[in-house]
Amino acid sequence: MSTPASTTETAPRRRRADAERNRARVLDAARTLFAERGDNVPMEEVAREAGVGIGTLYRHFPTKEAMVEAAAQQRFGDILTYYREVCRERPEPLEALSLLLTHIGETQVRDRGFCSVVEATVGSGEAPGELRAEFEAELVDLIDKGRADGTIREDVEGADILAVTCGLATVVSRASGDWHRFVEIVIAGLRRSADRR
Amino acid sequence: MSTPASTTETAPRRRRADAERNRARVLDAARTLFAERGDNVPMEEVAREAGVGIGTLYRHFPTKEAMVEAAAQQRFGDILTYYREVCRERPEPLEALSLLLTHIGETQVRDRGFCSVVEATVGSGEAPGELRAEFEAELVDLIDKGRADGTIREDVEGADILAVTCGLATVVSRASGDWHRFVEIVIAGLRRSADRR
DNA sequence: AGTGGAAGCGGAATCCGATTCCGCTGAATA
DNA sequence: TATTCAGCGGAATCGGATTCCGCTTCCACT
Repeated sequence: MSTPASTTETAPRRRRADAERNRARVLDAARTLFAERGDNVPMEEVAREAGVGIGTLYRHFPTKEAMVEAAAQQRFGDILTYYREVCRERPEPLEALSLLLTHIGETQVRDRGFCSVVEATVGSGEAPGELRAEFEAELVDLIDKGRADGTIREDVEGADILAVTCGLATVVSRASGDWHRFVEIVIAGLRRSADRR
Repeated sequence: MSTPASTTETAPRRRRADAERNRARVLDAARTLFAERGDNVPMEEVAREAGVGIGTLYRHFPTKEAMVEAAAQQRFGDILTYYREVCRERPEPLEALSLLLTHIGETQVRDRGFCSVVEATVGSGEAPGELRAEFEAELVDLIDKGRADGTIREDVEGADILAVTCGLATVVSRASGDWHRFVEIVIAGLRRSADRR
């Protein structure tokens, strides 16, 4: 038993320098291509764009899906940052949510790969990347806050907003009409109003 | 020069009886399989289930996509019928819409292929099948009626509801939480309320 | 009832993209 | 500098959609 860090940790073995560099190149190429054309870009093209062989892609990512997800991961980070800097402190939770959803929509417009990931991932019980998990936690907090102060319907849950995010991705990437309207409708629907049905 | 009807008309030539029968078998198999498992069923399996060769599938449908769409076409018909029999005469347009969306959601739960078609088709300017076109027309009417009698926000358009339908398909097929909630939120959001933001 | 020939048919062949495999290369280290 | 194994490239494999083509069967016309 000579593995000392076996408690919970994965061995922190250092990677070779060139491998690190290649991984970065691949991720770079993936971000660009997937953002533009969604996930229907052949692996071979990603490899060419990154200047590596196909085998190298699979050394760094187990499947194409994992690669698409990794490429989109940064977006969750960006959104989280935006949320913390711009939305979180707003006094009105619903307004914060509106800003957030709008920002997500804008991100989705710019990054089709991100759309794919959101559509494929949300709700299909997976281990979300760290950033996604953080994001989801913030969302839950926000909803709780809104329910607590009475501006958001009390039957809404964090998961519902994830569902909305997912639907938004579909709406955005199918470019059907104005996705801003979709956001407006949802926000209005979330507001607790006097007239219940 | 023995083709008399060459003027402008397409010859309305009758299909061979066996071809007709095979087409029906294929459509039948397609309906069953796609409804259960969405569009990720190999063509070969459809052929086997229908008891025909692969070539026959392609004699009747130009691509798999067309086949999936054809298989789902009936659903649009069913929904249209439901709408006309149950919803259209309701005095409250929003209530009619609520019933309709709920029915659509239920259809989507039962038929994953239908989900695929809705997600893939809505909004990506295609020539909708006749039934889809009719359905969309009814939807526009309903919205107009609701806007006219003041129960629906006046900035909403038929296309928005299609977008919602599309989002609903995503929500339903990803099974994230309760899709009924999604419908409720949207309906609430569509209601014209005193407090505008 | 027989026959010509086009409509249909089956399924092997082809194409395309993801994933796997494996022998070679060169970075890291003694 | 020698050793070695992490990484690499890209050919091979695999799965699934679509095409192709020679064979079969229906049916319109004798």
